Amino acid sequence: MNNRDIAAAFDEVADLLEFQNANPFRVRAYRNAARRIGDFPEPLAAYVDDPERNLTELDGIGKDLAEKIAELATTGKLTMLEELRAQIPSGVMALLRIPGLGPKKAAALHKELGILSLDMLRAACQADEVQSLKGFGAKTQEKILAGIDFAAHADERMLWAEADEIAQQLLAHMRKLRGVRQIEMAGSYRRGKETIGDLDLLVDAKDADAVMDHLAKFEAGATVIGRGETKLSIRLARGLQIDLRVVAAESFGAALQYFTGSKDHNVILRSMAKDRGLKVNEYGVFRGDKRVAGETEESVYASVGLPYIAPELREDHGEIEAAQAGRLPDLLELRQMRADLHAHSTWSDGHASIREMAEAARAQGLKVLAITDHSQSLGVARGLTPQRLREQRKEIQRVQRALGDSILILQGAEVEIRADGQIDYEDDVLAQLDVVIASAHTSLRQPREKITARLVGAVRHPGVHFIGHPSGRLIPEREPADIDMEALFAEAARHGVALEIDSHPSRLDLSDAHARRAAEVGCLLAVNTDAHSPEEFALREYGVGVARRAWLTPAQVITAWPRARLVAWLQKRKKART
DNA sequence: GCCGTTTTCGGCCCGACTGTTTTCAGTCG
Repeated sequence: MNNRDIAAAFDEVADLLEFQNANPFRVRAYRNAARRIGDFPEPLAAYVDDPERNLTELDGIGKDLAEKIAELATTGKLTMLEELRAQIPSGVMALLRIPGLGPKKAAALHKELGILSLDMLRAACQADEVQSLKGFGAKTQEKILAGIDFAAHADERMLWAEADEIAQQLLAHMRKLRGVRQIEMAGSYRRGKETIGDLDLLVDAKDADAVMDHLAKFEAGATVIGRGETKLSIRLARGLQIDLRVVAAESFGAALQYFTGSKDHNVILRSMAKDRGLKVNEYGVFRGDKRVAGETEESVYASVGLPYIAPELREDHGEIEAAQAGRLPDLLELRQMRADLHAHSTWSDGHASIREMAEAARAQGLKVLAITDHSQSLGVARGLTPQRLREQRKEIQRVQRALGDSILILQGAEVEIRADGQIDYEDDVLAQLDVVIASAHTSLRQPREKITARLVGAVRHPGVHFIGHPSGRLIPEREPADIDMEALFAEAARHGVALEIDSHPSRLDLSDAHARRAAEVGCLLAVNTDAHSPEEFALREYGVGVARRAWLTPAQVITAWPRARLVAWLQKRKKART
């Protein structure tokens, strides 16, 4: 049983306990543990087997949870979870997805009316049975009925890039209003998470009503979910919820810190403040009734003795400890990116010529571009034969002469790691290339051992520079291939082969957790776009976001290296090949 | 269920909003 399975089991325990109205702190202990386990870089099963180590060394894992982890890791089952499942029908848990229905109300519906599913609940609402329950009324029944269809897809999250599009429109809309002094997006969007559940918007303005009225006009099909004196929630027609808070200037930093989260990060921050006799809320930092900080986020962190912590790090993944120790990483920034080593042209499945791609890359401020079209066996992408590869080289040289020294254009290839593990070009063909990406696009459903062996074999192949989309998830709806990432990282670190962070936001390829782990064991990383058109170079922003969440510094990301250093690195690996 | 120079019990972040209440519980973030 892997970490993800163990985490899922604990999350389910938390859901079920919550439903049973258990001690909320006990529920939180399970949730905390689930999150920690899910993020934990090493397989916990190995921890269980190691007599030298004890699971209780991990933060938030005590005697009880350690035993349950051991049970899951060794037997694949958890007795407690099975008992809980037996007590609560699974359909009842679906009720919790209805907005406004929490464990208490869901339990009442189950207990008083025998509701076992969303369908039964719909019928009960239509028969006016719900509004007669104690604690329920006509309005609640109405809201439940409206929320049932929504519940079916309530846990769907939007990709960051899709949310970004809406966020930019939203900011533009709000900035048109006079009297808006400061405006920022907060929440998971600001933290740059892979997926976004809703958008949080923070505005500094005097007239809160005017701001709320203006947001309500953002989209014709939007519905108002709730409105108070300083807070408005709306839901767009396409399902996305937007939460607005209006605050005063002296509270803006505190509110921004608070609404950026994450929740777990804030819980720690607030408890640290409490230890110092301070209270932190969205209005500021207070000692007694006296406000001591809050205008800026920096002032909030400073009040508890911490340096500013970048939003991407605020996940309770050790950033507080690192900040205390003065060891926060010097995070990669978009403006530091100098190269893109993975781009396609019309020579294979790209949509633009080499010259168009090079000019677009240059316009984005890049100093190095590698044209890496597909290799011969990938017929669907019109992969290049060695002969066409030679012709392409001449074309690249022509474009290079035309563009001069402003950008260095390298010839590379995205070479297929075939189903049998063979690399798709002979060594003498590889030797002609400046950059070699090895990627697997086919037979991604192979058994774990086999597909891992393919990738590890590519890492060992002399002269491969990096592995393209290493987790094997090319299509967002698909699960990533079942790859032993630990083994892949270890081998990549040993051979000095880099791993690619694909900036294409629809791919969710190398997760931030994986990227961080890879860097921890000494792998180099490359933030690339895999651009098929000039516009896609702009997607680097997303890849840089992944790198930031992975705590990566410019030194660990080869595409942020100065041109001379990058070229030297590429040549060194090329030499290793011959 | 975890944690501890406030350590074996009693804490565990904090506030807005809603709907159903007659002063507050439940939900949400």
